[in-house]
Amino acid sequence: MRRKPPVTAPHPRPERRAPRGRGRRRASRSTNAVTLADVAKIAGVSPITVSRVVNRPELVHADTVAQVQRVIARTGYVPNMLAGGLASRRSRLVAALVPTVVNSIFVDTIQSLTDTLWEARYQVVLGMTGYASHGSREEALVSAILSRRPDAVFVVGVNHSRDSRRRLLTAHVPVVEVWDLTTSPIDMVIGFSHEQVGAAVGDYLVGKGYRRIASVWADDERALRRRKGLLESLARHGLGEAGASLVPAPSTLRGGRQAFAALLDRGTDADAVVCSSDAFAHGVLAEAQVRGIAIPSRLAVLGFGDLEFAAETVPALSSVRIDRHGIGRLAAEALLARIEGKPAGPKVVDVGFQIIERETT
Amino acid sequence: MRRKPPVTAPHPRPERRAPRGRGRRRASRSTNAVTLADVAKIAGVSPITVSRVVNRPELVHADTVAQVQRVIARTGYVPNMLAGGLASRRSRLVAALVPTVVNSIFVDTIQSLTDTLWEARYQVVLGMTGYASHGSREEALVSAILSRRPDAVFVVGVNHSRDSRRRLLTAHVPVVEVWDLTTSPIDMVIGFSHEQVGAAVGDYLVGKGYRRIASVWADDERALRRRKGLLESLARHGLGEAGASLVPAPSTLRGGRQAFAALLDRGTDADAVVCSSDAFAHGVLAEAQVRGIAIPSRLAVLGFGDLEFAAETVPALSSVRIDRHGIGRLAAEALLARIEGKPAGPKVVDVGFQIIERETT
DNA sequence: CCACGGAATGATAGCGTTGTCATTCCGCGC
DNA sequence: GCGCGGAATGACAACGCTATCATTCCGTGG
Repeated sequence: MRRKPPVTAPHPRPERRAPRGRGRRRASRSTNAVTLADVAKIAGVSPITVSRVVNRPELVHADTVAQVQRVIARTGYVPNMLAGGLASRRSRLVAALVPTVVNSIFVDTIQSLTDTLWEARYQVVLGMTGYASHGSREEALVSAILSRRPDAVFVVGVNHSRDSRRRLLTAHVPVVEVWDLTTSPIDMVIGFSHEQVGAAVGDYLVGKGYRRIASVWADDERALRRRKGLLESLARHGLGEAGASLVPAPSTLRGGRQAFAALLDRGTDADAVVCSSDAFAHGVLAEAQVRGIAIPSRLAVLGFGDLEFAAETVPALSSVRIDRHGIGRLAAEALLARIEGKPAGPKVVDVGFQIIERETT
Repeated sequence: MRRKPPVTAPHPRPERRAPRGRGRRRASRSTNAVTLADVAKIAGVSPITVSRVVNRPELVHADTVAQVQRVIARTGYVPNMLAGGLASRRSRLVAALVPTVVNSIFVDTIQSLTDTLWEARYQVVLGMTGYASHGSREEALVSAILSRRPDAVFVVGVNHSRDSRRRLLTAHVPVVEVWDLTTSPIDMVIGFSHEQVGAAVGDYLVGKGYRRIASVWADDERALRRRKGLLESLARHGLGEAGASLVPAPSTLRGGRQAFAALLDRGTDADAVVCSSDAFAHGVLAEAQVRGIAIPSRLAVLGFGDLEFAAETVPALSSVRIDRHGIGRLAAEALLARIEGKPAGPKVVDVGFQIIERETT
């Protein structure tokens, strides 16, 4: 049972604190780190002036700037952004939530995001949510990351738990969802339609004369939507899927190779294999090579992502190109604009995609 | 004459104005976010009790905990770690500095680091320094990251600029350098000897009967030290390098393929190619396949890193295995121990390496 | 000469949390 | 009955910085 809180006579708060002279009973919590106040004292200016020299030097007289910077260099002062962020309500931190960075199609996007934000003096905290199929820790991560008070949030995908979505909404922070599209973004979305990719791939392969189309997919939600688009396209052409093999995300060469082997061992008669990633497709090429399956004459292979290596496999892999760097840059720019309170751009940006035909189709 | 009438509202104003009564001349800086004090008021306890419920619930009566947590859930309170970190001098942040995450051998290490730290309620801020050859921004990053007051720093490599090293030293923060060895770490080092790897690779290939050994290397400092070890080994066996091709980091399949093509076009007579990464080796395999060079009968290929795909290439790639996950986990554990002030473990940990023989050698 | 305005700088009061005692309550042993 | 110790809770003052005025100092035009 709950104890009664002791009622102590609250003494009225003094209007003004007595001169700070010495703490009566508290040990100082101070550390040995150089603070802005130290710099100010040495330079013979007020703390606020040092703050201005660091953050907005154009407001301070050039001589003062030089003088203060000399002291900063000499003392090795490093600003404390925890304190600065607390006071200014600007953490200069952007949170990025991605499923994974291992073997990942997202790293280029993150790289561009980071680079663009770095120019604007922002840093990125990366959160890896894991794939939903493995028990996503997205909710816990969203909480953890919001407690850092990021000035903006970047998140892969548009399907978040009710709770995550609510938290992001109530945080009153610019949010950009990427690598997908939706008509009802939390805030902004920059991506492309996975269904359209699937459909375009289906139309493309059927157009090239392939009729028995199998697939190798990761059990990732976006990948499965591409497959859905593919199946619908095939259906429109009066075709069905000539076998499929599902692999746990993330995508690896090994996974693709094993999945394709399984497909073959089940006796598939496919004349084309569509993969949910270039890594899978690369695995298919490897297994085909081992088994002496001629590509593309006996079997066409199509990847997704158009990663750097796609052009250099043997034979060169056809794939679906996504502007991965563009997504990162656009996301950074959109977030920065929102942070600065600039007029809002479009809520939804479709960056599209492009089928790159090489030697495997 | 810079008289400018405000055409647009210059600043977004506070959402709500607290009826704080005695505001003599200052506008309130309050926001609409729920604070610990709000929770305390609603729950009828003191702020410090709420703090304890969040951070050390074992100190608080179970009923009080339940009561406060109910209020937290209802109000959607999210702790402000900027404030918490400022007050407690614990940011619960670990900085990780890596050259890159693109096509990178480091991602598994980072993944393990992040996972292990996550368990202990720490988060990782990632800084990408770029490779030295591209004009490393390590110094700027070190400053930027230290201003976040991380509780620990993880950094790839042991050769830092004088300035970076000094800053890290004076920050009085646990530091672990990884992926390399040195006898004079900033604080701790967990890695392996690149020279030894090179030497072991040389001995291994010579032992297998190869005599004309060429190489494909990234112009990364650690890679070049492996090469140095290789050359020394060859010299001990009375051999020289049968050609080399240097490629800009980071390692990609394309880079390896082109480098090997260049080597061939220069008319190399190598019977083995040592690569500074599996990605390069994969590229060599691709080019060899195109040119009909039988592997390993006419040419042996050896990678480095033993990435996931190495076992699945055709033919399966021989490589040098590094315990990438182990380095990340060990680093996290060492840093956590140091943060908690536990007795210091060894300053230098050599995780070693292992040559994995597959089909290409 | 003087009000006026802009440039430069400063004083004050927080920002939201936690470290450091301090206090209250209660059970227990003598 | 009383002192003691531990459990539970609280008051207060930082932590290091910046937002928000306020002030000082000049040069200028009327």
